[in-house]
Amino acid sequence: MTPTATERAAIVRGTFEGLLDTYGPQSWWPADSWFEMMVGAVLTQNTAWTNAARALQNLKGRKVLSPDRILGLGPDQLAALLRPSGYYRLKADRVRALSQWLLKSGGYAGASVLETETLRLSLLEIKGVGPETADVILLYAFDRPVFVVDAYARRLFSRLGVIEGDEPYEYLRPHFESMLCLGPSAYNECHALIVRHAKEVCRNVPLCETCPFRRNCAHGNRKSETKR
DNA sequence: ACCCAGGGTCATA
DNA sequence: TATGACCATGGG
Repeated sequence: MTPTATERAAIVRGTFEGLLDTYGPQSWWPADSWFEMMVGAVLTQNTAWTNAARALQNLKGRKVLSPDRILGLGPDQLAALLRPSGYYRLKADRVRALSQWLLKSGGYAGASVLETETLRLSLLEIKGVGPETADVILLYAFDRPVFVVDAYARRLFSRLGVIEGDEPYEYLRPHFESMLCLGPSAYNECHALIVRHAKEVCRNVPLCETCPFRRNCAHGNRKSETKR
């Protein structure tokens, strides 16, 4: 019942192959610039993307989607623009901190020079940037080979018996990376596909054990047995 | 009237 | 190390 290490790795790889087969390449992140990508990563924290996208549109409409323009805004002004994304006062601080980080790092080009682990530690110093947000930025803004451990990955792979699900983030990331051993573009698809899948699958329904990455299989119609 | 979303910080034990 | 409170809007 409990898969061996080799079997777990095969399950993980097979799952992403299936997701790619089902949905096709996602080619993330949806953004027009590196800065928009990074701001979006903060705004979507524990928040539906549609809400984060509204806040991004507000910033674009005001043409303040750059570090210096963000810092030129008053605290209340910025918070007002971010309101649709929720936690707006909190996120105003975080977007400001991100902007200041970019300035002190010499912009995108300056940060790009750093080694991945060094860059990661630097990102984690930003107030409001935790492990997942740092990894998302590393992957989608700086094109570094990183596996992003999000809530969906925890749910899906704990459901498949690959992990428990409550392990620390810093344990799971290298754990998945050692099973996958992929490059930036492949990890790009991994996270994008798993999020895409979560949107497609009916919420409040547990992911199916045998067919976790397809909709319209038997699990989609089951009402009970939602426990565990 | 709930539940949840592409998390993170801080206080407490 | 590990919980719990808190942050807040919008859609189902």
